Amino acid sequence: MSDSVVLDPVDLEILRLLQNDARMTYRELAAAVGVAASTCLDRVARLRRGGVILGQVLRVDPARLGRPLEALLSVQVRPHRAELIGPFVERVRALPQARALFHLTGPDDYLVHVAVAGPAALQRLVLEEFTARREVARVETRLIFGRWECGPVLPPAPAESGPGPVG
Amino acid sequence: MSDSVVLDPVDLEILRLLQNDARMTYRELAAAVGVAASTCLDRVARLRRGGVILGQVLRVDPARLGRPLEALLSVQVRPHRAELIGPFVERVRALPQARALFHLTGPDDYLVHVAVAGPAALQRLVLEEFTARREVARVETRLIFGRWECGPVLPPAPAESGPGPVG
DNA sequence: GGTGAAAAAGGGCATTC
DNA sequence: GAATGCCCTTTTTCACC
Repeated sequence: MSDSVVLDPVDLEILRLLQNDARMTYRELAAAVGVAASTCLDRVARLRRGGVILGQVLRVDPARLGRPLEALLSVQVRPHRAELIGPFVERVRALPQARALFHLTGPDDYLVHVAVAGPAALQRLVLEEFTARREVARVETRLIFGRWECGPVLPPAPAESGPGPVG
Repeated sequence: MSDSVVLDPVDLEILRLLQNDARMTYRELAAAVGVAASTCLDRVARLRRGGVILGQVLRVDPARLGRPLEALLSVQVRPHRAELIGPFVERVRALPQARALFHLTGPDDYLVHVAVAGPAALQRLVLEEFTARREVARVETRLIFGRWECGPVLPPAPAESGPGPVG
């Protein structure tokens, strides 16, 4: 977890490719990037050690798991104090319906991304797990029509005018 | 891509484990789940074919890539017509700062999750890529204090009273 | 269980500061 | 001349049948 990880164009290209498909072999990676496979291995190991690569996870389709309806819940927690929001966060994270949780600035303290079986399940989730709790002052529910996870965070082209300081 | 994928507790446990760490070997997976490694292989292949498993991606730390500040932008696109929102969505997805994009019900049409280098970069992004566009009627920016991606979407325990219909 | 392939591990060579 | 990065080779492990 050294905090002085400097990234060159090769690192960026490796990250970009692996973000799209982490199952690529080092051979394929090497061919695409233009270095030796062992070099790719070294680079990836270094990025792992440096904390740039946090892990490798499975992308699963919630609809195929019986949760085709997704929504965002804006939640006000009042009073907004540490001893209340700690348990709140833990409780939300433990919900199987929860996909993501954001602590935000602004009038709504939290935004919760959930996936449920349908409208009835959504209603039940909101009523039983959120508004029923004393520290939850307000919940606003918005349905998700469509969602795009644009993983990159990286410039699509490896380096043209330079992506700026990334060390 | 058959749409009749029925999941049993073994499938759910496999998915749950691989969602936390997709680098697990089939041996480790088999030991954890309590079945043969070849069975795990078959199950995972079936889940891939069935579209339950969409892929395997790298989790990267945006802060280590020079984008330590994250925010959510609520965007109103007016008029909210298909010929305007198509290009808008494509444009947003092409931004290297964009991490996710949601199309929502409610007064705000889109929610964009972005990661930037700092407040100045955020201001520049909002002004140049959003409010400068004619179809963007309003942008509301909220900073992200903290974020938890609770990947699961699955019950934490494999099966106690039954996770309900998930086929 | 067996086979072929991929991932680690180790060492040599070049380049740089 | 010490260090770093790249590449090749070997060993080990894993995926797949």
